[in-house]
Amino acid sequence: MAMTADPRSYRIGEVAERFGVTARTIRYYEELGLIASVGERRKGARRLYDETSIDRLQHVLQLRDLLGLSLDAIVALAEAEESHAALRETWRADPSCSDRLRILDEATPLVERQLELVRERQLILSRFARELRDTLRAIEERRAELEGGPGAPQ
Amino acid sequence: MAMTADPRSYRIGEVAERFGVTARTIRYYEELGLIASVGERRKGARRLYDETSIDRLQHVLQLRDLLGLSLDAIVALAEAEESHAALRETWRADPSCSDRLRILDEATPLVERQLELVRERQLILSRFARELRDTLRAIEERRAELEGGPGAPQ
DNA sequence: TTGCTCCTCACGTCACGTGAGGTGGC
DNA sequence: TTGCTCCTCACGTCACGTGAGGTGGC
Repeated sequence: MAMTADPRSYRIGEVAERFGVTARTIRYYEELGLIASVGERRKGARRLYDETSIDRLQHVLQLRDLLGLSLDAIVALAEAEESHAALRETWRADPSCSDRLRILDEATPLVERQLELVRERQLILSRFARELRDTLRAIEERRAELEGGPGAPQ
Repeated sequence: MAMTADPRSYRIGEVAERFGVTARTIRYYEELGLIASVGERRKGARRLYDETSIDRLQHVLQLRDLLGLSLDAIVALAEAEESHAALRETWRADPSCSDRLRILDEATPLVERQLELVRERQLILSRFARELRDTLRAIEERRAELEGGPGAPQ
């Protein structure tokens, strides 16, 4: 059973800096139940994060920034994944084949939906890029007109 | 002098619906000086928008949604464009050729900067898309393993 | 011991959402 | 005249920002 995960854990400040957010943001997401620090934590004790919890934060930030989802929508998505996680627990207890397939079947449409949203965004972005290039081209043409003849048409 | 612009004007509700925002949003942007309704308006009178002001709103929304700029940043960008607009006024009064070139020279880097931000976003989005496709592929592989042999490795 | 980062309230802010109460054009 | 959309306050909310005051590990 090869453990490939990095055993190092990180403090909230390190994680915040890594993703360009503040510690407040990370604590707020924990408050919403979106992410969790690793292990139990006594009141006042420091939060520690491993690669798994960091990956989770990164995904939340991607959904927020790249897809423009509200935290509410991300929570809803996470709850769908939570039933997935719950199933994964029963999987560990009793790894029967049909349950495993069910888990995979439930995970697939969630990821596919996200991919769909990404493609939509990509389309809109490329239209925006085209608009900006058109604007630049129009400016270029005007410049050429002006340099060609001072009395060029308005 | 051919007027190609659509002479029709639109009420705030029509504009809001067209872009999927609320009238409140449009009024808020006016409050910030980001957009303006056409002509003078007595207190309590209705706002009217033409294609030019609508284009401006659309651009603000693109900067907000597609590039994730804060309204503060958009205001700053607009102020840079404002000096551009001020120059355009002097252009109308005295369309000397050097001024025209100056106006075009100042507009270019602003648009180029926006295009740069769009390209950056496109890169990040395609990385995100690749991640999601990798996730889907991993799920597919697990499914194949499970369907191949029930006692497949964890 | 001294900084440093962290902690928990708790109030402030940005970008609007959401009524309350009223006016105006087809 | 009756709806309808619009108007102006003005307070609420979401997603954090920003101190205040304090604790804990290298």
